[in-house]
Amino acid sequence: MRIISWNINSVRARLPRLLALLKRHRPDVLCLQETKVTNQDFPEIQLSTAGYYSILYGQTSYNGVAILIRGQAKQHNLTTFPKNKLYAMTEVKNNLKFSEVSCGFPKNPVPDEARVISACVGGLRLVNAYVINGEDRTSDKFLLKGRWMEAFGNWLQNLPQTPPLLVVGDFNVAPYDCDVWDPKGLKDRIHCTPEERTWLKKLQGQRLQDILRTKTQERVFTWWPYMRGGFNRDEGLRFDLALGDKDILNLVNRIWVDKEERIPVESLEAPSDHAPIIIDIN
DNA sequence: ATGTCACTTTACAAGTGA
Repeated sequence: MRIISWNINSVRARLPRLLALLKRHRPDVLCLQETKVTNQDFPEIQLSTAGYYSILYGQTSYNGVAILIRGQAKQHNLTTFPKNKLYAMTEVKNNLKFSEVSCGFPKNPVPDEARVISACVGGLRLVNAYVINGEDRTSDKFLLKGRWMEAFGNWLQNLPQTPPLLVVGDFNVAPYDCDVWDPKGLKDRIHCTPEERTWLKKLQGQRLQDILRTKTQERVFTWWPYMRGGFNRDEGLRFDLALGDKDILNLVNRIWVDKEERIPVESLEAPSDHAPIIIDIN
């Protein structure tokens, strides 16, 4: 089973790139962050035509997360899942079944922001998250990021042990110095501070492992700023992560970053500032 | 700090968030 996580930075601005990505990798499941669109305006029809069913938790302008599942729903109408409602097993033609869809999590300090969607699929409980950015250390948003991660982590820790848990998404925290192009220069900057790394460790608790770092100690980035020619200079960070229960680690064949997606191409619209992470699981 | 991008608004530029 192939799972991809990608901060698309607007699904409407990048639909041709999304469709090309689906064709290139044929994932079973694709988790999107920063779709920046309401459920109503999500390009559900085009994705259904491409062979994917959309589970949506959107909002206008900011945030917005989605899980796309290979296969097609029996009924082809605009499907929106209200917050915090659990769904029974849903039939998806041809392929994967999913269940227990939920949007948000309990005790979220900003419950109106669409940042977390989850579903059980392919023998896993898959959680797709877009963590608060936090702006910088002096910002109120920085403290909110800490509180949000604490509440999110408490929810994750208390989820059932089965099926095994896989949490993917944009965590907006680079866990280690080898995830930062200039660890000395950026040590007090957003994404890289010791506070954020502590919050992430706490969120992971005893159960969630940083899957890529169990496989390699190489420098790997998933995000490069649009500014200053960040991508061409390879001045990036790794803060798009896949965190998994220990039972999952042995089942992961490969985890890598599709850096190609970050390259500007004449025939396509501008890339997202994030590259997708791809996880192949037995 | 800022060599960019996408979104919104009573919209044709400027503010916001990343």
